[in-house]
Amino acid sequence: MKPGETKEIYIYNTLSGEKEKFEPLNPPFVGMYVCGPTVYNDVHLGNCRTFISFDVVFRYLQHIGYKVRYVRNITDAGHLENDADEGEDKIAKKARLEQLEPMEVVQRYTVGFHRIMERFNVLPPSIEPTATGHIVEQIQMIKKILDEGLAYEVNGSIYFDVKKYMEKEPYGELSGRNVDELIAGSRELEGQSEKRNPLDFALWKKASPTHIMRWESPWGEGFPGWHLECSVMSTKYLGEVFDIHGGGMDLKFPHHECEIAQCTAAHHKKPVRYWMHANMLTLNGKRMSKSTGNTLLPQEIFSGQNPFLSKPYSPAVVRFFMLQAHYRSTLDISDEALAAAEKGFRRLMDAVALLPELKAAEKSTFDVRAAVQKVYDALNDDFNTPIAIAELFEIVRIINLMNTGQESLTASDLLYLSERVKALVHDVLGLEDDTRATTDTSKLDAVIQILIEMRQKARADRNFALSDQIRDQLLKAGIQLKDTKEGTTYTLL
RNA sequence: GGUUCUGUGGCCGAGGGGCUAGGCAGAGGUCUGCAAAACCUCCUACACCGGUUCGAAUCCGGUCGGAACCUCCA
Repeated sequence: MKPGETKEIYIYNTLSGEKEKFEPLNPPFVGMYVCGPTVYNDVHLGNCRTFISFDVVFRYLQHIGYKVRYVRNITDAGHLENDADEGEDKIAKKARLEQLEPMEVVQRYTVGFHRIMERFNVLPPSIEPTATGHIVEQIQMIKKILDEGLAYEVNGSIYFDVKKYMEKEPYGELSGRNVDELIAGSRELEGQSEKRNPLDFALWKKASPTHIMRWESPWGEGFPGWHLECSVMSTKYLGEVFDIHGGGMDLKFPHHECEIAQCTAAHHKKPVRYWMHANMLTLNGKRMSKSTGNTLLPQEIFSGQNPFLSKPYSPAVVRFFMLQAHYRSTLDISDEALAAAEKGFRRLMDAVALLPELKAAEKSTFDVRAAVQKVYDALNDDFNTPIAIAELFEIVRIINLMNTGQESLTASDLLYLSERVKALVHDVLGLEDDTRATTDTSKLDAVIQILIEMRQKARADRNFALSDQIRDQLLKAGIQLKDTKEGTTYTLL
């Protein structure tokens, strides 16, 4: 990569509430951790948006020359049913309901998750660790926090002592919470809780006799708490301090706040330099919720099998649609919005496909470098994909004008434009045209050429009934003819 | 109820004190035998009510929607 186009990157850091210049701890290396899915259910479309957003971050950082280690975990244990930490392990519950082994549930939904990610063209992370694979490390971290005197044991469970922690460190910085207000706002748990303080959270939970997922620990059989795995796995693979931590907005509090507390308690260092949070996805202006039926699964979009959709939309179209909004804004998905995105996506893809067809000229009639630079400027500004795409559409217009001979480029400018546009569209935005037939079309091509020639002859003979019949019937078969000055071309719809 | 964010043209969305993206849809035009595609032109908006300012969609306050989290509940 020759990042001549790139200057500095600015990232909105949730911690400061401002865009900050990105300076990795150990350039050219970048450590990035993103909270992955809990695999007790199908991936939620909102999760997909988060992972697509961070996929672009991952891709762009690599594109401009960083060596990124991207860690995204799989939560396959430990998430409890409610924040009172009194609930049943979600995975264990699902297993009981479906009469499956917990790991069977985990396996099923992990595979499903990977399949969906692949369809969205989300790159696999560098490391995808699981919570159950790091029980030993989690126990070690709990010991450390106990040694620091910042956790306490009650009946075989360990809780983090937020009040004690706050004597030395702030808690609530990331989410902007005022702890006194939180305490005032939280209801006493009527003596049900083992916690000394409602804000305390579990590091380790004693397993009830019926609890299936359980591990040996110094405090008896149990399972790790809600927030611990991310602290443990980010530390193990990225170090005690690393560059970027991402996740959905909904994880800001308490999950990420707890992560900071755990790491700081154990290592005396703030773990993360840049916190990034992706915003939520709404459906038809309302939050998605199973209970109200306002939901949409990825596979339902791909198949069109959902009452909110008039037709199926390809994964690339959905990805493109999501990238047309900034990751920090809420995004509303609807059939109408997807249909509009699909048209725009095709326009972009058609222009990219046109690039190899363009002919170089004596001189350039516009500034390619400036046009490309604008795309980079947008991405450098907190990964602003909607502006990047808007600038790409300016380039699309120019490509189309070149195609009709109204603009021209020298061979070197054309090569530059071609390389950059392809890199930005395919490598950075991760957009591949999956809306057209991609199988081998060489034979089909020959057949269509015959039909095009026959139609040309009919047109020359002014037999328009025949020429239109050929065109219209091809269109019905999903083949669209386009008459240009240079001759007739076609696209497979 | 509390904390935080948010409300942009027919739709989706950037931007964020004066220069006012982009996509889709719509209208007109060029091209075409007619279409399609492409290109050109047009439609020029910032929830509401006050305030600050020479000037506000952009800042401040209030009202009303929406969202996230806390709480509650499953």
